Amino acid sequence: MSPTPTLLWFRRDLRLQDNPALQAALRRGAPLIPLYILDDAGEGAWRAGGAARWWRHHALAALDASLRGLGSRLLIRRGNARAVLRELVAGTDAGAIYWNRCHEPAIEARDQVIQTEFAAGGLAVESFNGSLLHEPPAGLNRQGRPFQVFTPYWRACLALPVAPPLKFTAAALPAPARWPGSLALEELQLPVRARWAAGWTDHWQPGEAGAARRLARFASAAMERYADERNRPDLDGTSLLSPWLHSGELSPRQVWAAVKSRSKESGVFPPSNGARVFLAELGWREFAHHLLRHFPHTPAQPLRAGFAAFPWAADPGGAHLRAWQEGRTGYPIVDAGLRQLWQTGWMHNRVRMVAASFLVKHLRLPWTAGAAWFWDTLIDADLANNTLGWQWTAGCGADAAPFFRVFSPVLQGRKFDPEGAYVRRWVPELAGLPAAHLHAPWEAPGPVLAAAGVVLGQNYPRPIVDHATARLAALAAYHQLRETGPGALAP
DNA sequence: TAGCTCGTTGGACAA
DNA sequence: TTTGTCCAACGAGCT
Repeated sequence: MSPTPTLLWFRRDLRLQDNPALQAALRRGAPLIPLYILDDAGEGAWRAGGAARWWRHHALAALDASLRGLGSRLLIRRGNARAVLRELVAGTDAGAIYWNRCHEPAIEARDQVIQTEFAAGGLAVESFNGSLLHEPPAGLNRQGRPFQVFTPYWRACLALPVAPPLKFTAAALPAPARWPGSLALEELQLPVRARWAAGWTDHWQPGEAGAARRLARFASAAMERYADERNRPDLDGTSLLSPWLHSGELSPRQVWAAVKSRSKESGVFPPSNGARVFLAELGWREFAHHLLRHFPHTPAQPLRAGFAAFPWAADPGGAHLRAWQEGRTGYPIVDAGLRQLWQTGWMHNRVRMVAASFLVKHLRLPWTAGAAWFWDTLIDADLANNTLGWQWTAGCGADAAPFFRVFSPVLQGRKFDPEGAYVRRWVPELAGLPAAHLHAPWEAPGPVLAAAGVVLGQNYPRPIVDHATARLAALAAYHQLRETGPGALAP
């Protein structure tokens, strides 16, 4: 009797290389049914945002193409995952369900129920770690409690071995005698608003092959300069790997191995300071997932509970929020960032911090409003990273920035976009201004503005808030919060 | 255990 | 122009 088929449930692991669930399924030696289920309700309040859905669509298409090259295909379904699996198990007589774990609270809870139900029904139900270097319980301190400060957390992680990626070399995948019915990918209607995403394919190549190309390119060149150039939005200094890492066309173990392979000649690991700093960024990704796992309420609530009482500013009609979203704040580096986000689905990390700080501290709008916008517009939107980043900026999270640290958009612009190339690219109406005035056009002499064709208030806005005034108001608000009671800011 | 040090990413202001 | 100092306070983590 031939073994009953294996359902291989793809989720945030849309790849063939370094895929533990796939390897386990191959070892089982039964016909393989690769499956993707769009289960929006199962993702709770955090179903994938618009830009991330666009990416997901193209990543699924790439995965399906790879599978077809191996004599297989990707089965596509939509709806409640449990119900879909029940139906498929009944219809295919499947004897096993394998998947790689996700670490978002709603998904973990859903998967736990599924695991219990199908295991009780006699199926082999197994899940694997495919998305983190170190899954929990790694990340506990000596008291057995989760680290809440990055440096000791990462130091503890660095003492642990990292498994090498699993090589996929099969020439074909065992197919079932009869394929169950599948939706066409288009029927999932993942890429919303085609006009919005019109230019994204110029910037991105979703899919495993695009990920491998980008990783190879980064590791061979920019990584050495990463420590310095990662902060420069005008240069190609970051890895740009986040969207592939999020949907799992690339695994952190593959990234780790790529860095390690650069150490072969020198024998030193990490091979350079740039590589060390880059790996620490991978560490922040791990830390974010670690925190989300231990503090599952943090996507909506501050880790430091006292911050729930923060005196946010009123925003009648949502005018300030909208100006921020649309890149019309009058601060060029902030506007450039938000326009880059809208036009490409991505924003440089340094500019993310400046833009986020501006929303929370200059406009004093809730960090959750900014997190919601990023969630919908970032192709790399990741619940753990987004939550950590915004809470860090707002000062209400783990290892957060001190409250008095208010980024000056002008100084940040001058420091990290010194020639103004980044602002000129994304805020073309200011392109004619000399670098000396580019980051503070309201301070430019009239003739300079006129020569550049800039008419403040007409073709580029005046600052919607004054930096010095807004900074003092933010500091006052934090002081007010502190006076609401002792320990108000404690976790 | 008690005390000590430190905390990814900064900026304003005075001298 | 550059440099030093201050901006809070507290809990986590370490020794």
